[in-house]
Amino acid sequence: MENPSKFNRENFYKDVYEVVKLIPRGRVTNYGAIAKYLGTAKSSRMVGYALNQSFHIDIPAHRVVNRNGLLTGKHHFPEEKPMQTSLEAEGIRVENDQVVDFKKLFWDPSVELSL
DNA sequence: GTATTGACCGTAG
DNA sequence: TCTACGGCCAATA
Repeated sequence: MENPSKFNRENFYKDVYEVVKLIPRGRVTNYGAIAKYLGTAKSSRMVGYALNQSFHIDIPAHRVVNRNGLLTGKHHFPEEKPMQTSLEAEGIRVENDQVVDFKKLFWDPSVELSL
């Protein structure tokens, strides 16, 4: 009852990973959407922070980009598997570290999972 | 316990 | 249209 409006940090991280893993192949989302879905839209930075720890976990973090569709976190990915390569492997076109038709490929958990 | 940083987002000039 | 600044939360030093 201490946190009625938002989840505990442990659940927060876990939920972030869950949502990221729920992202359909060939789709992408942004930090704000996930944060909003978790109820912490204002803490969208925390989503990125959680994902920073997620690179050591088995989740398609490469499907998560910023609101500009820019692969801001690609520098945090291992050089052997760049973010762009992973995205292109799923049919997502990436140009200049930016997702093409990001607006069309955008996947909002607060909407898709809310149906 | 305080200060700084961070895979961000939104608004204002 | 582009640039600059603030906010908000958590982790790390």
